Amino acid sequence: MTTEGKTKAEARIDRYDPAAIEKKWQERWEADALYVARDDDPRPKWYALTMFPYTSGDLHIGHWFAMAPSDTQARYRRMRGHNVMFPIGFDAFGLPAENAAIKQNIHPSKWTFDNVDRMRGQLRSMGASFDWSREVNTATPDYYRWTQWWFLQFLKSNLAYRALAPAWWCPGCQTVLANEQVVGDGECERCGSPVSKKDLEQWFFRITRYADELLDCEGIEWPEQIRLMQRNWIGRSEGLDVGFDLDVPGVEAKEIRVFTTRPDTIYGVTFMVLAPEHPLVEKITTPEQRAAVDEYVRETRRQSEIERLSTEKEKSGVFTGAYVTNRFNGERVPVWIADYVLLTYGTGAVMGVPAHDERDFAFALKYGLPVIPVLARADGVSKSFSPAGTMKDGFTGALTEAGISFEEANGHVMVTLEERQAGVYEQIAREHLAPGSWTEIVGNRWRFIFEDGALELDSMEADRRILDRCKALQPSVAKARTVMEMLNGVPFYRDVLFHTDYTAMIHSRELSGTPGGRAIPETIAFAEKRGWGRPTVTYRLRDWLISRQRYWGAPIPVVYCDRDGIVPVPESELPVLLPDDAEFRPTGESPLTYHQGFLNTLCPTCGGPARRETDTMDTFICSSWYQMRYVDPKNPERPFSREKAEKWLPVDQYTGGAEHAVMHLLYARFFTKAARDIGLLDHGEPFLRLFSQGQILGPDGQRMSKSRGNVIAPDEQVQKYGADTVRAYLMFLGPWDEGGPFDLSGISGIHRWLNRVWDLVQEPVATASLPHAPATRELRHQTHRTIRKVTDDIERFRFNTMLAALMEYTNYLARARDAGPVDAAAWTEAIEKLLLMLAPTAPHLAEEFWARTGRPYSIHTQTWPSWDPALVAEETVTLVVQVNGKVRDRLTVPASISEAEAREAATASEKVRPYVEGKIVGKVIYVPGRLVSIVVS
RNA sequence: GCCGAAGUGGCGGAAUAGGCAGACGCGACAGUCUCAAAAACUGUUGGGCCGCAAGGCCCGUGCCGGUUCGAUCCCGGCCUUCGGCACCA
Repeated sequence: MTTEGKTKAEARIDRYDPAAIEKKWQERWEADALYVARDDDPRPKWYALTMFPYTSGDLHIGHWFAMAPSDTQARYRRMRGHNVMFPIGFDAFGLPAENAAIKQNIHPSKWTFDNVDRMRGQLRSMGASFDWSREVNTATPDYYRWTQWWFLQFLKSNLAYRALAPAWWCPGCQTVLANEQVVGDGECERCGSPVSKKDLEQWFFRITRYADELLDCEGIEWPEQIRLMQRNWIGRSEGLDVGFDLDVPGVEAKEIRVFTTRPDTIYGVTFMVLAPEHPLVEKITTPEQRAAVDEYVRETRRQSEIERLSTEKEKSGVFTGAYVTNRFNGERVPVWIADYVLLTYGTGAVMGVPAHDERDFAFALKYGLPVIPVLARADGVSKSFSPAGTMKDGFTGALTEAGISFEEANGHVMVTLEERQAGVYEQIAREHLAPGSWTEIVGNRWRFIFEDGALELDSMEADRRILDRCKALQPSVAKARTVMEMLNGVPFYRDVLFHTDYTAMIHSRELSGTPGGRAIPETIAFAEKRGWGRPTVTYRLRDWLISRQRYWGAPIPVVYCDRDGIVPVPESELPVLLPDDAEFRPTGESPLTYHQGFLNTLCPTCGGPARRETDTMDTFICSSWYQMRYVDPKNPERPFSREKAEKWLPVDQYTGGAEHAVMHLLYARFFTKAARDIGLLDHGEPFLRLFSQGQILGPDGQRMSKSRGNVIAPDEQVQKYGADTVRAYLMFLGPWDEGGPFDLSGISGIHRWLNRVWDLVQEPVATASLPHAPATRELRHQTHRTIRKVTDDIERFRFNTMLAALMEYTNYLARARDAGPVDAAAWTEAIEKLLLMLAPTAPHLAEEFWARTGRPYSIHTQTWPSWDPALVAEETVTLVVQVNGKVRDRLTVPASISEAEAREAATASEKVRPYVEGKIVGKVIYVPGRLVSIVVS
């Protein structure tokens, strides 16, 4: 053994030296333009795309984690006979460049392009099959000229418009802040001042025009959870848009419109809530309420939306002093403002129906607003609680006689009623009421039973009447502001006071009795017939605010002229260049607003003096169409030629981080649909297949970022182990869609494995001609089953199990070699298939061996291996025998075993017998080729 | 908080049309080689118990409950972690 080991070591041609072979092959591939996708290649096209990196500085391990598997897939597609285009570029505009500019006193352009130079080198070291001839960079005038061109097309198509929108404003720095720059409890990250939202005129893209189409993911193969996230993001709801009469002297508006998905509850409206920023708030607020309202609006402007919408936070609001009238029942209800209502959703106003909405219920209890139930309970249950002394003697006896069950504790009587018992109960209760007391039935019915009759809680007026009478009778409820507040003090009632079920309407005038299934459509029809409202679809999705008060972005190509207003810059004058000499004030205010040469221009229409728009575009716009530019990256006339777009688009396989599941992917889909409607494309979806990989985190389990100081760079590992090892290790870590904390400790395992492959391929092997030996059949079986497994896994992006299968295969080959002479032909096949299967993952190593074993350059232009099903088939299977679900034996049986034989073999098992003997055998379950399960008792 | 995911040995993970839990790798331990170390190679490695041994038994996939002959997988309820929440990209 010892001497043999030495012989092997000596026989080794040389050691695995990744640094040497990787550089050599990268240069060769580059020189041969091996990965340049040709437009005239007759093979079927395959457009593989990995999300282009943001130019943040150094490439970190997360970039490799995203790109290496994408490259493996692209290489696999190439070997499957496709003309693969796998382009790369840089997402180069954005906030960090400006932060660097201020902090390090370096121009954003220099910072960005220096980063690009470094990243390009790091990307090349990966040995990915990128087509560098198509590189794009969104911050170059060649590119952003077309980003501006898109803006002009959107403007022409009425997909771009201007409106007021809030932005974070730091009063200390006198500047707009990004969400990211607001830290702690709403403070400016730079100066610490408390910040608040300020309204600015800004540009929007009308993405909501495509809301319904974006909901439809027909024809694209995307993961279900991504589609679901997009669906929830768009948030389509059907409902009623309905007016409430407003009559405030001096206010022009005569109604306030609300959107509701629950029109069936409209008779239960007891208040209305406006978003604090609703334009009517200012107008309808009464002088007495002015101060409180103003203060509340100010406070709301300091909050983020996440804070505002938190359902955990206690609801708050302020009364405006104004009232509106519900057209359905004439009820006059107060108008409040509350931060949980957003101006951007629906009409920015909601009707408060506390009896059938949890949030409204809490709001009503807090502020003493009445609660009027207008829907029956699904279970028909009502409750009645009669405190000790409320009822005369004989009450419980009468209940028993009537067959009504009850509980009694300390003299209190608690009754839970089915619907059919309610009438009888009311009769009994009334007859037994002690002088000066009352009782009530609540839940499905809402009856307040007094000595002289019963009152129904069916209106705000009834709420007051009932409450007044109760207070007169019982001083302990004097503090209650509403009937519901009084009832809420009885723990026995807690579970029947409100519900959100879709049930029959009550207390709803002519609509009372409408069953749950028809309540919503009938209420809508009722409103529509009278001209009070109309059926409406509302989306959570909002139009895309694209204005950024920043320097490092594509300038929005419009000018403002005193005579002609908003004038688009003519296409022939694009690009509107960013001035190189902009001054970066430490305040961070957009330098464009100070740059006279940029700011002052002439109106394209009248030639008179005009001002340029100084806002730039959201960088998500740059990344919404880059996949189109790759097909024709150098076109000086158009963003891309029609011919090339039709040749290459849409992207066949897109891969990228799960953090982009909603926004980027939704914006890109919107762009493609708009491009189609403008007449630039024939298709409406940019990415046919999507795979969303997980995010690689720092060793501490947090997102890698420079500020956290947990960034792991791949360079050192690449130097130590080579790119092939780093690539394979990242793919071996776990399922690609999961991500997780990054830990380097296992990388040596991959390196050891590649070293074993190195030895396996190069060391001499004792061969013979043994075509019929069982070992030869086994060798070929292993080869072919591995091909099938690796092919399946690579198709499904299961790279971790693909690598495990390859490791098992190499372990097997080493054992087969050591076991004695192997069949020459089968061994040659094994090594050849092994190299082909390794090529997409370890491209340099595979290429090196392909050459060393005298095979023709390049392995990356070879055909992916196929498997022979006859060789894959197993000859024997393990049959599991269970007794009462516990494994008692495992039998090796021929794969062709019949059911009868399997049952026979199972019952005959020595190990099974003790568990079956003396017991009654019930059913015996047989799963073909897998198990026999015997049930005994 | 809301939306989407994930919780399995010391660690990364494998196994889901409901059917052998822990593939593959790391680490650890033991050994070979070496003056020694590194590297490399070989073996063992979920926990507990019985047995000299061959071997056998019980428990075990975040927590609680359910369905089933059988649950990591399906259902109900929790807990924790991660991603997104519209100006980070």
